Amino acid sequence: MHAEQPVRPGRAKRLPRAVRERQIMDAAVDVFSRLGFHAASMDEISEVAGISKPMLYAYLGSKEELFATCIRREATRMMEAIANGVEAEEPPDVQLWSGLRAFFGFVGENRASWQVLHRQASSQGGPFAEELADMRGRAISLVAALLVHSSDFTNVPRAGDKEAESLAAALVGAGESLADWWLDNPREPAGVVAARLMNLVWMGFGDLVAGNVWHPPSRRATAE
Amino acid sequence: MHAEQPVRPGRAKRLPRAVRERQIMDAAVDVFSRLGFHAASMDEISEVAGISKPMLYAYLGSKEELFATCIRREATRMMEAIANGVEAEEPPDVQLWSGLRAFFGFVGENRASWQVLHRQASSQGGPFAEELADMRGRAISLVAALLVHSSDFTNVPRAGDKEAESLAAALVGAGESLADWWLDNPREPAGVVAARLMNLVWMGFGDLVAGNVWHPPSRRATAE
DNA sequence: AGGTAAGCCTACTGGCGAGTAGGTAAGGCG
DNA sequence: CGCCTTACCTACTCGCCAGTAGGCTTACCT
Repeated sequence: MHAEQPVRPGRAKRLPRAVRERQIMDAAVDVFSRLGFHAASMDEISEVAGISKPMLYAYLGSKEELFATCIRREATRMMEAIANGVEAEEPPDVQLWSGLRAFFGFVGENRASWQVLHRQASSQGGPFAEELADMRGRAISLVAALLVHSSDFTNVPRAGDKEAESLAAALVGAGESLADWWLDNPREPAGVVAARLMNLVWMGFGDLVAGNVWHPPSRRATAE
Repeated sequence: MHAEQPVRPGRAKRLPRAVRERQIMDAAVDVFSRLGFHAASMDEISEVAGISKPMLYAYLGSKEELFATCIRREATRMMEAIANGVEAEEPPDVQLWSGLRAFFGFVGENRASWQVLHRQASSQGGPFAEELADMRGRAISLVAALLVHSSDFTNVPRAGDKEAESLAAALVGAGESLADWWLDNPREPAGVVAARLMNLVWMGFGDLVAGNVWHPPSRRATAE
């Protein structure tokens, strides 16, 4: 026995700052997502990260700063993932479809990120709610813009700003809620869940009950 | 000067237990909704309730028990409000419409309750999430049953259980999210917000973009 | 009136966890 | 090969808050 366990209780290997910061962030997202902001302790985060507490403070500042940084990072990753999935040239329904697929794809592959973003951040009264509400607001605005743009294509009288924004809020909420539901029922692939929401918000129950469904126009994206 | 301030810093007026319990619950819902579970302190709750801390423990047990009791009470109130608004005889769209109106009506008049239910409970890892998830699950099941029932009316192949449940989850989430949005933009009456969601989920964006809207069938309910 | 029980209080403890002081090793560079 | 900077640690302090011990007071009942 060489006593060669990779987990040294004593001292951690020496690493450049940037790498350590990444590790810490990953650990923080993990712990925050499992326990929530308050229940998570800096001690546990440092342990998961494989370093000691003072390093946290040296590198990422206070607990609140750390949490806010986590939110910013994960939210940015998600927004980018969605933006990359959507092309502005497409017609409205296809844009919506692409966005939904990108969204559920991201959530499926980044559950911890999603937990931090959605469940934790929105419920803490601190400066995080602000941070998160900001991101969420941007998402809503984006969807709202898409809606307004869509109605410009057609003969609709006008889609008021507030009206579009509230519809976008409803849509974003539906996505969030369905994502949560999906995490509790992870049997189905992302594409199926996305298609379901697409049908709900594009066709509506009225059509669904009547047996009409929406299909993606081309044959280039079906399931995960 | 009679030193006759109604707020006695010393001793509270003697009251029967049932009444005090109500006061305490009201105070607890208020404080929890403003600060969240962790940030809320038993000291503050007792202060708002106008009594001293040991009374809390004597009457409502630990902090967790108190919170769970709050959730149960408020969730029950809301479920009843909605159930009272819906009649099983009506066609599906009218049932949905009545439910939405009742829901937004409740939220508008019970903001604190809503905050406790939605924002706080869902994010704490304790036994509350369970409590709340239970209520939420019942709401989702209810909507899902309505959906399945609706599709039975028609020629639809079949609405799978999981399918209906996921759609219901999306709908409930849309309602929650729109309610949150409404609290931040409280200009509009409940009926308008409810009608907007009704149009989204019944008609779908596809129809809305094309200018088709849904109207309540009779003239007996329009705005708050 | 006097007893008694229910309602109420002040004033503590005990633990947990954020944040820090001050010291040790390891890689780089002359 | 020694020196210094940077990475890293152990071992504390300190405040906050859930929960409690033990005593006072007011209403009702006989």
